[in-house]
Amino acid sequence: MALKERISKEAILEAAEKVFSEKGFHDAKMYKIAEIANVSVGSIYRFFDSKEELYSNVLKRKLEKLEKKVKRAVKGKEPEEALKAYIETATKFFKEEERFFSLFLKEVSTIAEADKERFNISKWYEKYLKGLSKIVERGIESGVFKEVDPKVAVFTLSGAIRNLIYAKFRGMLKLSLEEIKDNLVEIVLSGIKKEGD
Amino acid sequence: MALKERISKEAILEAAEKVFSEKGFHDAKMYKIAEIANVSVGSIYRFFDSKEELYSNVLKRKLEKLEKKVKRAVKGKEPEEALKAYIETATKFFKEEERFFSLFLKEVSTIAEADKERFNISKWYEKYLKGLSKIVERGIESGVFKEVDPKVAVFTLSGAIRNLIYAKFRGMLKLSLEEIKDNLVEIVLSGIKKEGD
Amino acid sequence: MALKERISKEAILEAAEKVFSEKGFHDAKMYKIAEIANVSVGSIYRFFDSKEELYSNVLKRKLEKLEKKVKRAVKGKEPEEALKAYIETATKFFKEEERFFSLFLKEVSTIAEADKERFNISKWYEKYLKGLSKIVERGIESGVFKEVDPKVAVFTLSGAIRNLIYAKFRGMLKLSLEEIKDNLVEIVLSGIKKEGD
Amino acid sequence: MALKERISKEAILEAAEKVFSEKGFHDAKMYKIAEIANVSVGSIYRFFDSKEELYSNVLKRKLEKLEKKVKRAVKGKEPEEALKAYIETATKFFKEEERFFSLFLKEVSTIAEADKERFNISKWYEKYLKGLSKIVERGIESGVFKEVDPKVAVFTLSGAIRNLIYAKFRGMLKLSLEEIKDNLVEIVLSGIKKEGD
DNA sequence: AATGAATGAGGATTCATTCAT
DNA sequence: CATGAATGAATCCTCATTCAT
Repeated sequence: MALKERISKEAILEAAEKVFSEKGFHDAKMYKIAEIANVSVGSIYRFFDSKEELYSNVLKRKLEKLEKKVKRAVKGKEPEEALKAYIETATKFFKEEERFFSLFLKEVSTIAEADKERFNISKWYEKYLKGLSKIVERGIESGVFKEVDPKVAVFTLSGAIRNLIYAKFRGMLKLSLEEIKDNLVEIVLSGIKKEGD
Repeated sequence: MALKERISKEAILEAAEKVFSEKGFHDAKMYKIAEIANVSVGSIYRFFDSKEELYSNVLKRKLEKLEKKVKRAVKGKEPEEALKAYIETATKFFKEEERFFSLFLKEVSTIAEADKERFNISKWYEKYLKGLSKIVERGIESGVFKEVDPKVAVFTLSGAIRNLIYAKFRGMLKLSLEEIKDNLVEIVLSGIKKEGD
Repeated sequence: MALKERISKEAILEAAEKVFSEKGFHDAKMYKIAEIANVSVGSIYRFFDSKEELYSNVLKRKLEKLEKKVKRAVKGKEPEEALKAYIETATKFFKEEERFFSLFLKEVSTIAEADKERFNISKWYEKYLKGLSKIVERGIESGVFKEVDPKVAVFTLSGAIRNLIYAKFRGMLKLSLEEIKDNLVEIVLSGIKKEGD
Repeated sequence: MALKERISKEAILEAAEKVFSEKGFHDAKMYKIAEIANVSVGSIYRFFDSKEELYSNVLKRKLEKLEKKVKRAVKGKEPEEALKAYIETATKFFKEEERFFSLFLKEVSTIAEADKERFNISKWYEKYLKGLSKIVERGIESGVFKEVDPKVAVFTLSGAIRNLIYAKFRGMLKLSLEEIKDNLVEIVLSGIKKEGD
């Protein structure tokens, strides 16, 4: 039972990701998700209270995947290398998950303001970036980085990546992802590093 | 007559901005916009073909306002100062237009993909950033800036600003807007500038 | 003025006939009629109280045309020849006015029941058929026709013509209009005529 | 389940017939039909894709009823008697279904041209009349009827009946239905029969 | 008289959610 | 637990008509 349950839930999340990615939040139909997941509509509601909660869970699942990848990539590295690794990992992740990426861009807006708190997406984002800012803090402590605000540094990086990927997908940037990444490292990392290093 | 028309259209856009900002695209009701604009529902449709087109026009209007401000701020300045001015202006603008800001974040996702092309929001964005990248190009030519890709630099800046403001509004950043701006300048500008300058 | 008025009214009726014929009552737009008639929407309302009244007037105008043709064709003829002439004229008329014909078929149904009385289309129809039944009465009196009810005879003929034309236009009848007419004469006229004649 | 479904569908058709007959297509409201059928509005859409399809189904159902009655009445009879039986049955049917009758008159026009094909009302009509024309054909073969076109004969009859009933209901004919029927038989049947028989 | 901008009532339809089986 | 039929609230947009100019 518990296994069967987990399988169903997984199937639902899988199907939901597919449908939300293809149709966007509003045009995704619950019955279509149920159909693809091979369960009844009612069963979705055993696991998720509402369409919005389902949506939020799809999102969370993806974000946690990114988080895990970034953590692994960063682990044990010196601040500078860690930041490079973060940039590389996040960039690659968005590239790999193009379908998901449009979903991510949409997240901020589709769900009614009130529900967003409930879903704690921004809570997750805060925690995730706090982790990253630790890297910057360490860099400052060890004298490799300038005395910039670590959080600002990290929000800058995160916003830059997001925007660059967005631009790349919209065809506004002709550079390869590799080149974009290198440029970003050049700009932001050397901006953070102490001069003369 | 033409005057009266313009007044109505203006009132509709004003009302729409208010309602869209408060409720988001989906929960904004046309009859509410009409009510606030002091016109009939039918009159909205004399000026805008659909709710989506109205929404898009509200957005465009705002973006053009930002564009105008940035252009003015940047005019006649040396690349470095121009970039600082851009950061300052954009940051202040988003601060002033908090209500609009959430709207801006929503843009990317709410409007159906098909209409987005029609409304050319991303076209506008491209053009706007192309203007900014000119500044970076000039800086590179004059030897003040490093040989980074100008577009990447500008998408980085734009994304950073957007993300920082988002974080600030979400309460993830305790720093004042002034401090955020200064940190951003420190990070990105010194990242772009040639070392040793 | 009076002349100009008449010209406008005529233009409106002309335009209305065109639009109603092409679009049917519901999909015909008043502004389209005004546009084609080269007058303002308001002007239509100087001549016709409502869309329905306009519609009814278009219809009446057509029907009066038919009536005039039939009267002329029938005039001075002996009953049998008169009835033949009626059949011929009505059939030809419907053929000529194919565009109008669909309009005629629609008449009965499109206008709300309540308004139909106001338009007196059926009043007109009654009067028209009463005229035709006079022919049959005369035929009975002169001993050429059997003692059938003249009205029934005439409603039969009228319904038959309408239905045959309908069938012809729907492609349910391959015969030429001429052949259809001859068959109808054979069937109904010999059915009315006294045997042995 | 299937039973309950059939009951609901039946109730909807019943309610729709009532409302359409009373109000006409346009003034019939879906919520009213749902209310009378004791189902939710949404349930109507489980069975019928649109208001127009519902309308068309009401119509079809009625026409099939007529067809069945006529077939039964005609079965095994000699051509002349069969035609009499047809006239009698159709006339009686329209009398009985006065409420439906106005609906039938409306059919031709209310439904959008495009949908009509989909609903095959005219296809049905063609098939129905083809069946009747078989009777005439048999009569011709057996030498009882004149060599008239069977289809023309049948369209004549059908149109005559429809028009006579229409006239009767509009109060244009004072004769009883029985008398009308007898007159029609006299006119059309003797028009079809070989003289001297 | 003519205009045509403004009005605003009105209803089909969708689909997330529920709950009887 | 699972099902999926039934629910019904909720809203954009149209266009005949009006009336100030």
